[in-house]
Amino acid sequence: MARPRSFDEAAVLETARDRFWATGYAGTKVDDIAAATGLGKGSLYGAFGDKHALFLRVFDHYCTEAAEGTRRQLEGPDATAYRRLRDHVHAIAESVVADQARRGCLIAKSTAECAEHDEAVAARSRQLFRDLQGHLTACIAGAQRAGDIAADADPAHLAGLVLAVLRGLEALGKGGVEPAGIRAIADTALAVLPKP
Amino acid sequence: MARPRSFDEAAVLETARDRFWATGYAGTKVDDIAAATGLGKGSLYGAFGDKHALFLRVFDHYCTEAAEGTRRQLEGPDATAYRRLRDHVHAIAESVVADQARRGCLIAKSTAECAEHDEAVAARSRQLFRDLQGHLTACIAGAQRAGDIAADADPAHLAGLVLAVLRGLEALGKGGVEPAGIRAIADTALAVLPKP
DNA sequence: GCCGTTCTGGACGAGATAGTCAAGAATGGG
DNA sequence: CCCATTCTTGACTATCTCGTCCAGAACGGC
Repeated sequence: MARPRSFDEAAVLETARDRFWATGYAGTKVDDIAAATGLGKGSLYGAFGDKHALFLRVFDHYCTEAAEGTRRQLEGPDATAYRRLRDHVHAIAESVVADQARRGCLIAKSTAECAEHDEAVAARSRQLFRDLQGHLTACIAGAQRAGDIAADADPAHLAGLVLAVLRGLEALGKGGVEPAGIRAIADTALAVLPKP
Repeated sequence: MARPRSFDEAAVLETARDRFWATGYAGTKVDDIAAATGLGKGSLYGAFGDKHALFLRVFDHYCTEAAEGTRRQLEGPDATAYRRLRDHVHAIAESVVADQARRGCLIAKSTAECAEHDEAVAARSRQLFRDLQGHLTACIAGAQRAGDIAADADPAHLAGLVLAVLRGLEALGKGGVEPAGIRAIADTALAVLPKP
């Protein structure tokens, strides 16, 4: 009936994400994205609207995946909750260390650049942080029930602390702190969590 | 002998800093800075070189002031070291909370946007983080000697942890976490530091 | 005063940049 | 096989943006 799309929307969004990730919102030209995806600008505008709408689409999807990935890593039975928490912290630290190109985290980059002026970005990141802290809180509460973390500590407070450390690791990694420093911080954060 | 400058260089740098702070490197137009400072572009280029040189000048100065301010807050006799550390952490948390406009920290914004592609920015931020951790380490070591923090903990590791939390507070504040959440994280971080 | 020197203000040019548009291409139904 | 419909391509416009340049202004030494 009508001419079908010749591109895979998900692949295009991924490529666009990489461009925004590499050069930020203001620094990324629509022509860059067109060139990287191989699409003409007409197709891009037709399928996603303008630059801002495309960015929000990319950002929202990235946030959703980040929350989902964290949930999967942290969810599970109480008996292994502490182990999951520890593995998650180490996984973040290793991902920071492994990021040779220092591209950092798209969320950190986008909120730093846009949250102040772009309410849509601010709202999405707020929601994400709520979700992340929620997953951490649930996992920590599980570890408390299993007797791996002191039961008298407020799990939400500990979760906030862990979240701040994880975000801090990202920031320090971007700032050039060496692998040993990053790993030491992750280990120290786990070590100071109150034991029963 | 020659016509003197009609502007105050420090004031112009401050105004330029505010522009970069508000809209980032790529998002700030040289014409914006010219308009904000009241200078013609000829004067700007004559005095500071191009946009990138001006940005580095601003960024370097901001980093220097940040390190200097931290040093002043943390330096002092062992007897009050823990109190200084506590006050510093609270001061950062309060500054994040007080930042209604959510402009965040210029260092976080600049490293997020530029460190990946701009070696000068990366190098300056690396140095800054080294300095900050150094000041924190010295203060924590003092608190250990005074018996306010467990002596068997590695002060550099604890300093790394505190630095990560402080950077994380910035990131979370930018991301819209509410004042109560920010303050709770600061308090929790202080609470988990090992007591003798 | 006059002059050489540096600073100022803004016009200017080359190239970039977001978004539009029209001509043509691909598709399935009739 | 033709048509209506949607998609594609890339030329095009209007506006920005960086950086340069130059005519004139402000200064102190002479």
